Amino acid sequence: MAKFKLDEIDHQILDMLIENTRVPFTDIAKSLSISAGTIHVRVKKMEDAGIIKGSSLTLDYKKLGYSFIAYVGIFLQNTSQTKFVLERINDIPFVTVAHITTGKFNIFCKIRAKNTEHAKDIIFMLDDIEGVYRTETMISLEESLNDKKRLMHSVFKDL
Amino acid sequence: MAKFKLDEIDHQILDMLIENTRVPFTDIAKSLSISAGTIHVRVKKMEDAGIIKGSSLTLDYKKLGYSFIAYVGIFLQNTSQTKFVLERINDIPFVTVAHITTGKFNIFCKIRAKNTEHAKDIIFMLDDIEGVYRTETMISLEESLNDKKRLMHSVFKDL
DNA sequence: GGTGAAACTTCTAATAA
DNA sequence: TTATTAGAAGTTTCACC
Repeated sequence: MAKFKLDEIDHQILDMLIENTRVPFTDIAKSLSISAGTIHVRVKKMEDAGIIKGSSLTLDYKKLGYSFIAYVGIFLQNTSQTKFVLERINDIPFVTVAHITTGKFNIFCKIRAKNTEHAKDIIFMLDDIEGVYRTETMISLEESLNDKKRLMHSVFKDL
Repeated sequence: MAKFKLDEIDHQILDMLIENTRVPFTDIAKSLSISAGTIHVRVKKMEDAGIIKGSSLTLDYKKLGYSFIAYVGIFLQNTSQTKFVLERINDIPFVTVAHITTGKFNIFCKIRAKNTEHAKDIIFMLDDIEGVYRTETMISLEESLNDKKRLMHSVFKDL
């Protein structure tokens, strides 16, 4: 995978868009003392290069009634079942991320649920997948960081 | 935390915005056969209620040179150190999310690094935090889901 | 609540530098 | 690569359903 070179202006454009994707290009332009047309061209270039894959809303899940987060480690009976199990996991709503991992677990995923009852249902669904030997759950008591802030302060600055 | 009631129109507006935050309100309006003004009012209401906390770009980290993802479980010498350690973790760039968890680990975090060398540096930093007894790393070989898609298909539909 | 149209702001693509 | 500009497009407000 090719590494794309961004200059300082690109970084600053990304910083502003990461903060708020609907910020007018004219605001970015003013802030960087270049024209809005240039912002447009640069953003388009980053989109075309695939650096910017898209945009999404940040929602308050607690307010939406989903305040339960847990990580579930999955042990398989046999690693050859990884792909199959992963596909089944993909079918389960509320599993928000899944990884094939080295180390203790074969598969590792994050779930977001309404409450413990709801989480139990989800975990039982995971347990019931053919090929899953057992699972191990870690309940999040508090989430303390988020990707968004990190993006600006670290990911881009030294590329 | 109050649970906010969204109707079907709100859900559909969110679905479209989650897919692409810069989709014109006029497009949403056409698609739902209501006026753009109404879209505007409803989005504003959801913003004011805090349901919509913000928006962010989805970037291709691999293209940016950050293709390494790992989860690190942290064992503390004493749980009373949780807050202190969490604060130190917050200072470490490339740790993208951290949770206080029940179960095996006291703290659980996700890191995003350039490569294994870089990841090693980050993990050593975590190990060096005062109060950290030891860490356990799970390297992601493949990330197979993402929050974004999940949001639409599951989180909202039954609220 | 929602609408539709007016007033205002922003985007975009082409041209020029 | 960047700036300018003008027409197209989108947003916001508001009087009225």
